[in-house]
Formats: sequence, C-alpha cells, structure tokens
Amino acid sequence: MAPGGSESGFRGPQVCSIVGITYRQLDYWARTDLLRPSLAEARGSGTQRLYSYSDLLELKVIKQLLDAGVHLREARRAVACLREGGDDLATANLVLVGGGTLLARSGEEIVDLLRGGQGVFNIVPLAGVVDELDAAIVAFRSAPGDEPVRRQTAPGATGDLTGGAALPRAAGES
Amino acid sequence: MAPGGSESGFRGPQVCSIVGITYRQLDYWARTDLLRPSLAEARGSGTQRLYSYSDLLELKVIKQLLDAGVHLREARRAVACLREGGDDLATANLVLVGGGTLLARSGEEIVDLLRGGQGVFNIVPLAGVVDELDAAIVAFRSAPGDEPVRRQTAPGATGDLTGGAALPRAAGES
DNA sequence: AGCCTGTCTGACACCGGCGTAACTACTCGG
DNA sequence: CCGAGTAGTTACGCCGGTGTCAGACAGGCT
Repeated sequence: MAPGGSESGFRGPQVCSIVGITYRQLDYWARTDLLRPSLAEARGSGTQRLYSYSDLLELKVIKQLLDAGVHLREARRAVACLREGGDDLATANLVLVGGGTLLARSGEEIVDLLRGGQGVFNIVPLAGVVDELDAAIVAFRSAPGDEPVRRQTAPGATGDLTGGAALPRAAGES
Repeated sequence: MAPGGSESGFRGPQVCSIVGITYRQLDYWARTDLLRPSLAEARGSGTQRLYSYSDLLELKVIKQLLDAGVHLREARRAVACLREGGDDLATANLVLVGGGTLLARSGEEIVDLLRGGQGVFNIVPLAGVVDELDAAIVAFRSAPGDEPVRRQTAPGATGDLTGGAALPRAAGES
C-alpha cells in the first residue's frame, strides 16, 4: 500500500494510529453508532471502512474526552453537537453541561456559564485538537509504520488533506 | 459550622439519602479508599460509619462528577485536591486538567488555562454544590424518612437555606 | 487459479462499578 | 435475657467497554 498515494480517505488501521486508539475501539464505536465512517462502511469481511477528515476530528475529540476520564455516553452527546456545530470549529470550545452541549466562541462566554450554572462543565478547546490531529496526519504520511511523533510542520503545505473536508487552519488561538 | 454538627455526625443510610447515592456506592467507595468516614470507621458488622460535613461535601462533588459522566478515577483525583484546598471552598471552582487538579478562585484564571491548555477541562463550581448539600441536609432533618430522592434541579426556594445551618455564602453567583 | 496481505468479524474473557440478596453483629425496648 | 430493628459485610451476578485470538473475505500479484 502506498502511504502518500491514495487520497480517498483513511482506512481503519490508519485511523487508529493517527488518532491514537485501538482497532477494537474504532470497531466498537462504529458498531454502536457512536461514529460510523462517512465515506464507506464495511459490508462484510474483507471490505474496508473509509473515514473522512472530519471523522478523524470527531474521533480525536472522543479520545480526548476518554483520556480526561469522561464516559462514552457524554462523548456521544459531544459528537452530536459537533456535527451541528458548523465550519469554524478551530476557534471554538466544546462545552458539555449536564444534559446539554454547546459551542462557546469566547472565554467570557464560558465564564458567564460558570457563574450561573450548577453542575459539572466538560470543556474541550478544539484548536488544540485540530493542531494535534494535523500534526499526526503529517507524521503518519512521512513515516506510516515508524515513530509517530515528529516535528510539527505547517499542514498548509500539504494542499488538500482529504478533498473537500479539510479545514483551513486559523492562525491565532485566542 | 456544619449543619448537623451538633450531633455525632451522619451515618451511612443518612448520608445516602442526603447526598443522593446508594448504600452500595457509599460502601464501595469506602472499601476502595475513595472516601472513608473521617469520624468513625466500621469495625465489623453491626458497627456504624460516621461521616462529617466535609465528608458529605466531598461525596456530593463525587456524585456531581459521576452525573456529568466523569469516571471514578478522575473523582479520586478531585477528592485529593479538595482536601488540600482551604476553607473557602464555596467561592472556588475545582478544575481537573489532564493529570492535574487545582482550585481556581476566579473566572479569569480559568480563561487563562483555557487559552494555553491542550486537553479537556472538567470544572466543578463548588458554590452550587454547597447550596444543594445544605438544602438537602435541611430537607432531611425536617422529613428524615419521607423525602424521596430529589433530582438535580434542586428546589432552591426552600427559603431558610442559610438559616443557622449553612456555610455563609460569600460570593455573588451571578 | 492460487497465494498473500490487509481488513473486517465473532466469540470469549476480563475488569471496573455497581445491584441484589443473604448473612451477621450490634443496639435497644421490654 | 430476648426478640426486633438497624447497619455493616459477603457472595454472586450484570453490564458497558475492551483486549485477545482465530476466522472469513476482497483484491492484487504471479
């Protein structure tokens, strides 16, 4: 298989090493409707799933939530909110409050929520997630089966990431 | 300072109905060293555990975290941080970031963390926790065996929340 | 076609976090 | 001193989420 050749999406094992999850997790999440591949689903043994760039982004968010000790049930709600979220995700923060999810654009918005709300807030800064994901993709393309951690090159040089799904990187994070 | 402090503390089943957890949870948490009663531990069948007011506060924080879908492992770290915190917990926010815990006194502090941090933030406004806990204690004393398990949407209009029983609420909430 | 390799699939097992149900031990009123 | 009630303890099992492993299958290569 050619690591730099086909641009038609990402297959299961590729997704696993890019996002940093196990194949069992990816499979379980696809079977339980947490996140199914948007480009092509498996139709039996031997076929292959194809994930888009935005799929990877959602998977990365899920992994971050799991690493932070958040339950998969909350991750399901987060994914649902991300899909409605629109296009400029890199500058927003995903906020989970008891029973609801929303995208906060500014820090002051979060402070307002903290003042009035009772309950626990789970907040995911999406800019960092996008950064990590792009760096992991670039590292994977340069060395698919080797050391995954490489220096962070500007992903804008790669042109098209996955056709039409690539998000333009915003510069500032504040 | 603590409601109910005039007596010798809170016993297991009382704690369960005040905090809103099951006896099995309380027992499991005591056995796995998440939170052991600080006043008296069980020394065999028939004896009884005695929990202090600050025990109840920690238990309430744990329950809030669980309700928000946070794993028990994170709750263990949160408890450790709460014990190191000062006395004025009611004005602070408990913040869990990947691998670390801290108490943030102001909203701006949280915004600063959000700017630079990469990872998921779990934030617990402790003022709301104290409110709910005091209200539950007052409700329990007026109707010890009557009150069913109340939902998270505390009535709040109980009136004499701070009537000689609760901690003095210092900071405005909105 | 036959082989090889990569990928999906199914069955089994494991562990954390409890629920349920018995059992046990202490306390209290009489 | 004895029965009732209460509270802690043990035993067993369930369920969600994964690791492990063997098996099934598509597609490319010879």
